[in-house]
Amino acid sequence: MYKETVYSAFNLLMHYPPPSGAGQHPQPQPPLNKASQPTHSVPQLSPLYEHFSSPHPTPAPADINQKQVHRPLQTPDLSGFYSLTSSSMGQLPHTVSWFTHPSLMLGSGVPGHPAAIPHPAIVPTSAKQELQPYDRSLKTQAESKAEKEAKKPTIKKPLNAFMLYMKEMRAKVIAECTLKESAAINQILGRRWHALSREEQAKYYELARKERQLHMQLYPGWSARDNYGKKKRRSREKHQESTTENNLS
DNA sequence: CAGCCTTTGAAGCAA
DNA sequence: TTGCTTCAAAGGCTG
Repeated sequence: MYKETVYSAFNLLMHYPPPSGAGQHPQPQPPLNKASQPTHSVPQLSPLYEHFSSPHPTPAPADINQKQVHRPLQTPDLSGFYSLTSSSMGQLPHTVSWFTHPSLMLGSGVPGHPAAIPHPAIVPTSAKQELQPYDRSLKTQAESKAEKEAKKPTIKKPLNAFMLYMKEMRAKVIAECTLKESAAINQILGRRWHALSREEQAKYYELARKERQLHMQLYPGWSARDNYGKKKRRSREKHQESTTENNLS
């Protein structure tokens, strides 16, 4: 079932090649040395940026055999970044520009801020339940638990570069492919992400970096571990089984 | 109706 | 330091 969907999605992908600019840099992105990844506590240029400040960056020998990942690329001139993201990106149907992305909207959720409106990144853990009709007579233990959790809102992780790209391009891909299944859409987006030019990807890496910085400022004590275990997930064994199956197929 | 699927990247954590 | 795990988004699908 899923394979069929994915297969049709792949065919559609072939019909709808990546946007202009994509494919002009077919060479794989330099592998990312995990140790050189930027951290939350690096407000200045990260080592990644130093890496790409070189006109012709080459991966360190130790990187060669590592899992292939994409290294963020440095935007040559960041002075034009904001106009780029706020104008050209803002023209897209589903924009996630610095100014419009929900988790980046300033003036809310900031402690002591006059607006005193919860930050969009703060999501009640029982949002779905709150949307449903509320019947006090049917108030259950689960509901009171949900209420307690609602009072203790979850601060979501900041979106990474690919997540920002997905959010922006999803609607476009859905319109082109007339697909709705996110799994299939995400596969297409993953391929398109690989086909993006370095400059295009750099936009999103920079955007993600800015988002992490703002997230740090808004929630200084927040850690990704705060959300660990909040999602019930399949067992580890099951996950390994499926990944093994995927590798075999 | 909770969890899975599917993607990449960031971060946490155990060894 | 390395390698694995979890979670970010999204919406159809499944048990």
